[in-house]
Amino acid sequence: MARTVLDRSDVVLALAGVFRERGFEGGSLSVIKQKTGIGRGSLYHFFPEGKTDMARAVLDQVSDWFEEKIFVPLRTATDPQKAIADMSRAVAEYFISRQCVCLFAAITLGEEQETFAKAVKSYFTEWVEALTGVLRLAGLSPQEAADRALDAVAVIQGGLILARAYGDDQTFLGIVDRAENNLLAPTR
Amino acid sequence: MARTVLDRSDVVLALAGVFRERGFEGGSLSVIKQKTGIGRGSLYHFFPEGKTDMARAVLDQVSDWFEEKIFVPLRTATDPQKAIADMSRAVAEYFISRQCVCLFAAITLGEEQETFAKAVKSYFTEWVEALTGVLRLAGLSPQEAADRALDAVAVIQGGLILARAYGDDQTFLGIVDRAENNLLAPTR
DNA sequence: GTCTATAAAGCGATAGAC
DNA sequence: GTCTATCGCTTTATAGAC
Repeated sequence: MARTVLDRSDVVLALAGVFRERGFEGGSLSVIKQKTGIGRGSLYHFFPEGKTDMARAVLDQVSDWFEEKIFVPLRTATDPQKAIADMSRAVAEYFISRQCVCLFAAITLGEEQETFAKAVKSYFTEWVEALTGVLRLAGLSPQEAADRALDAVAVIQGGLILARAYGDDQTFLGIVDRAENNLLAPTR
Repeated sequence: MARTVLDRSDVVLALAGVFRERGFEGGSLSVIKQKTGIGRGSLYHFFPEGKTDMARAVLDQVSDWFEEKIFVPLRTATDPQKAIADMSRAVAEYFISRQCVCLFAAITLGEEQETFAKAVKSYFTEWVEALTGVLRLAGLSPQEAADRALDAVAVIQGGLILARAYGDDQTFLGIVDRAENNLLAPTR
């Protein structure tokens, strides 16, 4: 019989897929087993503290991805226009290829919200602050930059909800496009 | 011993509170009992089909509220500026007083998403279309009206996520305020 | 590192007394 | 209309073989 030997990041990736599809609470060990073939033994080997540990690992992996692909590029940008275009493209591609689910948003609902409150807050704070920085570099006032950054992150998150509700990625892509344009639009 | 005799809408209201706090799946019968005092007997008297029935009743009640307080006023508006101001105020008050949770958005995550896909889609469609109508009344082009309406609903939904993430209603109120201003802002 | 068997607790749902 | 007791099932978690 074929046995697959996994490493931890494979397991985390598989868990993320299940949690996106079924939610953190709906992603039970039997569903995980069924959808990924990963059994209880492996799960508790990699995550000795159980399900909370699994959720933490998944959120950490998402957080690392955004740090590297979105936040750092924004913080080190020299061309605001390009930085914002890059962010929009990367974010759109990320969520479209991941069922239009943001796991950080997902965990603000349900039982474990308090457990991950700090991680959730930093995820959104980092994003908004990095984006604010780019807008200030582009010459916007601190207040205007902060407001536009917050609105952009909000409309992206709301766009994910509407994409799931409509069952239509195109809706989300349109929202991201317009958000991109609004970020550097001339002040009225 | 005191016995409370409930009517159905009281129970639905209590259920909505629990589901907002704990999610649909986290709101188990024992949690409901513990938080509301409503026992299994009453629950299955009002909702013979069980938990799915409870979720449906809660979503129906939310839907009715929005229909009456938000969608109908938008559809019958004659003064766009006032209609949009009224909507913003009503929506802000609604969500602030309900833990910044939109149950229609919440149910797009988790196991029961397919069961309620149709209801979710109409909730958002009705909202966006009613708002689009007001914007066209205000003289915007069909495309511009539809885009702005969609963006406004999205930014409100995303604002709820950020409000929960930040643990701060003020963030949400700012987002709603700016959304209101953007809706009727002059075309650039 | 992965497996299976199993424990202990919790789940939704039902039945029947009041 | 509400209660409690209970059923059958699933859940997370553990133990021990391989």
